[in-house]
Amino acid sequence: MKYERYHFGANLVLEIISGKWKPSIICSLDARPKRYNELKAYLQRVNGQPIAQKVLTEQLRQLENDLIVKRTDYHTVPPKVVYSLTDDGQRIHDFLIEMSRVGENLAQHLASADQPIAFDYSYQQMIHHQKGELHAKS
Amino acid sequence: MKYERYHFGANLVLEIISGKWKPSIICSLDARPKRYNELKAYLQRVNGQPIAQKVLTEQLRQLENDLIVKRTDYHTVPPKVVYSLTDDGQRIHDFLIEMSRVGENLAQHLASADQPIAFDYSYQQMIHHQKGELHAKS
DNA sequence: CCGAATCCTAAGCGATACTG
DNA sequence: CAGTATCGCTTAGGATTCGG
Repeated sequence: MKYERYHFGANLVLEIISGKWKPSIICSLDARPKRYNELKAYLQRVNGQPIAQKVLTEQLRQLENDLIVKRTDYHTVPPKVVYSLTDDGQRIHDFLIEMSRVGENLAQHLASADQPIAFDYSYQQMIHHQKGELHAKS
Repeated sequence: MKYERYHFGANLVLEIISGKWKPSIICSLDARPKRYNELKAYLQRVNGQPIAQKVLTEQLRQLENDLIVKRTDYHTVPPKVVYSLTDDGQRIHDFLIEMSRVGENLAQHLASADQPIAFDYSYQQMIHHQKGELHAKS
């Protein structure tokens, strides 16, 4: 990516986190680092929709270039690659939690004028789970 | 727009503000409400790039549906239409300021590993100008 | 196990022309 | 002045196939 000039800092943040799966990726790596296929399966579970391998790789590469995600390749056979959050990635994650709080407030108004809006994970849950992995619904 | 289910509240916020000009529109209407062509000219000035009429109308309609922007039509000839922020729009604007602070911090790291990144308006300026319109660079 | 390469579709954005 | 209507380009995302 080529960074040059922005009207606001907000535009830089948006450029970095805009991508269908990026917010979910960042939040998935918060609890603990994950291997590639582990992350892929996790994303599918929490979002109820499969992510194409090409897309996951693309978005991980971009997040890596933007210093949000760190890629660790163990160079073994068979391969083992682990993805984790950088310090900036952790800050973006914290910001996404705050963003979720704003979103849930907006949803109340939008829902009253339209239809109920459901969130799988509230920002309260996100805060609560910051130090512990979510349990899979077995 | 059809709201249904989201993984996080963050995804709702992103859906609402994602659009090339939406963040700029929201920030432009903060200082004071603006008429259509006034807003159009303002956006072109601060972003150094013209916005297509079709696109501006589209994004304004969407922001109106999402309860971010209020459209006031005076039904006169010639027409006079004024756009302003709703309460939720104001909250989103405040959030964009916070987002700019985060972005400017990220930029320091990205710039050191890449190239310098310039912001036309810092979040400090945004705060300072919340109660007063920006001066045009004459 | 973790990808790369290719092809395809839908949507965002923009240019242009026209209108009450 | 504040829009609509139409068309074309570009890009993000996804399905599929192949490789170290």
